[in-house]
Amino acid sequence: MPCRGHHHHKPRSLSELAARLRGGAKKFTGPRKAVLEVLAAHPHPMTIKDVHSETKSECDLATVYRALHLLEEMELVKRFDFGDGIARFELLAEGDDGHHHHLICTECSDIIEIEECFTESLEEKIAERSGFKAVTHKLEFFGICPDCQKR
Amino acid sequence: MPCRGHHHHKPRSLSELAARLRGGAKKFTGPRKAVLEVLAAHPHPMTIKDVHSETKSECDLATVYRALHLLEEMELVKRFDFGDGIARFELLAEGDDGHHHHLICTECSDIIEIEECFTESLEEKIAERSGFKAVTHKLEFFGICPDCQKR
DNA sequence: AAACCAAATGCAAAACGTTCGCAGCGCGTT
DNA sequence: AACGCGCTGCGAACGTTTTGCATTTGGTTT
Repeated sequence: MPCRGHHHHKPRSLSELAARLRGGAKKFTGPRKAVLEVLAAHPHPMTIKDVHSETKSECDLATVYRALHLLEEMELVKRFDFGDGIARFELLAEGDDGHHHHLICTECSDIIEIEECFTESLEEKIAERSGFKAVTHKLEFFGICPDCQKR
Repeated sequence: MPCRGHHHHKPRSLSELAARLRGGAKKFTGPRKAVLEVLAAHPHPMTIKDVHSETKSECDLATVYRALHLLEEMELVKRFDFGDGIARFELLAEGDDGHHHHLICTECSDIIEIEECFTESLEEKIAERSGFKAVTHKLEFFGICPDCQKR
């Protein structure tokens, strides 16, 4: 599988995540621990529903929403949008801004990470031509994975 | 390889759109006419709510949803997703597959169309490496427009 | 032109992901 | 151990989108 991920970044330990929260005057609670553990165990963007059920529903769904919202603000997780109206989250490694893209199978939702970002220099060009500032982008790829092609 | 902007494509007339519908065993009804007229009058992706209010609410909101869904299936309109959970639709011109991208102001939602598609050759590369087939992509740019920078 | 039928509409209700208000619980501190 | 604020769970509400169903309407046939 050509998913190489971003292993140039060191993943954060749970205790470091706890320290990060406490450093931000936030509490390291049971639900937040559960959410972080689930995210740490999954290398790909997860839906909130999946995070919730992976915690064995130890905590409320609304709490998972709030936890992920907080973690996003603290830049410990990154939100991805695959265009289906369902938010997905990935735990960020140390020093990773989370800017990367995915290749998603439209049949089975299998996800492969794409490490290159091809459009960085283009942001400058677009900013220059349009007069826009702080230009960013969202880019995701879609296709049919080898397994689904056989079916 | 940059893709051609869509203003090189001839826009469809209402009567041609009517013929297209009828050719697909679909009816050219009042609501569908209203929706098509609204879309034809706006060069940028429109939310369903906006389409609905521009028709002066002559037809039901649910009907606008159904009309746009049908038109999307018939490839007469294209759906865009700006990551805010609200679908946007653009009328396609003749021979236009609608593949292009946008630069969206995160403050005022002003939209600029980007004509080049920078990632076409990359789809091939990605398909080759991953074994995926029928690889497409979604790409949108975000930034702050000149007007909003002044505020 | 009238009748016909499937397709399309309006309306209301529901489904969906997500957010919020609030009473009470628990983490980190004193 | 006790305190206080932040956090949680629960239910209700939100906004977008979908759906069920009785009624209407477009396109076709008599």
